[in-house]
Amino acid sequence: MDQGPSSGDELLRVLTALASPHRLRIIAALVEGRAYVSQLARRLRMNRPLLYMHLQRLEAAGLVVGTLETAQDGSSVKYFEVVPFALGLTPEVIRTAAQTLAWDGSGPDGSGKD
Amino acid sequence: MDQGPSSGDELLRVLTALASPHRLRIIAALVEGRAYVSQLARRLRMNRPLLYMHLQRLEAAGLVVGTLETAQDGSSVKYFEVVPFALGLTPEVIRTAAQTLAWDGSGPDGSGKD
DNA sequence: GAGGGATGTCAGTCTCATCTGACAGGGGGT
DNA sequence: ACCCCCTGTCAGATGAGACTGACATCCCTC
Repeated sequence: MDQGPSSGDELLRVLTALASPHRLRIIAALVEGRAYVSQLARRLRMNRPLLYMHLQRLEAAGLVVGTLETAQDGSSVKYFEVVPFALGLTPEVIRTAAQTLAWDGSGPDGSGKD
Repeated sequence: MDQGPSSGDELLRVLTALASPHRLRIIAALVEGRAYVSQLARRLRMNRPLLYMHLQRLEAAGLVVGTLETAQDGSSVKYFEVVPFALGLTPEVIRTAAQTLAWDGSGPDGSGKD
């Protein structure tokens, strides 16, 4: 349970991952307990490939983890659960993180008075 | 300085407002001190109408405030500054917020075993 | 073998946020 | 009058993400 992402890019990844009503609902559902994809798709009434994509996005941000388990009957089931996180978000945190943001700005800069 | 948004919709608004590299850089720049639109556009090397849109988005989320001031020479200048905020983000917070999320789900539901 | 349930992936469509250039004002200084 | 700097808003092009249906694959049960 880390207090915050290291680089600005990672913070951005977490924020974009959370900035979606679907993904918020997914996390909320997973807090109640772990579930596998098809099960969760039925529970949340959403398309399975769509849910799959959202889960991948959340996992890429490190907010959830999925483990492919082989049940006793041999069938493969992928369980997802929430990774406990605590993100403190303040202007100062953002200011610090913004210094390590991938920036597509063209030329090297530093001049210009304003 | 409230600890968190009241409704899930407001949390979503804040998250979508922050989920943008440009807007993160804008906040980071405003933490250093207040600035007006054109000035900030030059400083961040971005299109002024574009910056204007981002600022509106941030203001709608309550993260920055803009005050249209009339300088001594009579010219109108709109200064923006950061609203101090402290957003604590945990799975539990999301779970609570998700209960008050605008939901476009069609029919009234509650049945279905899984 | 037929059927059901699960994962993983794909091409294609579509909506929406982003981004740009340009315009219409307002005000001040030379 | 002209030029400069500011705000506010617009239509249109662009692009990324969201979303869907369908397919291949595996395993188990009947």
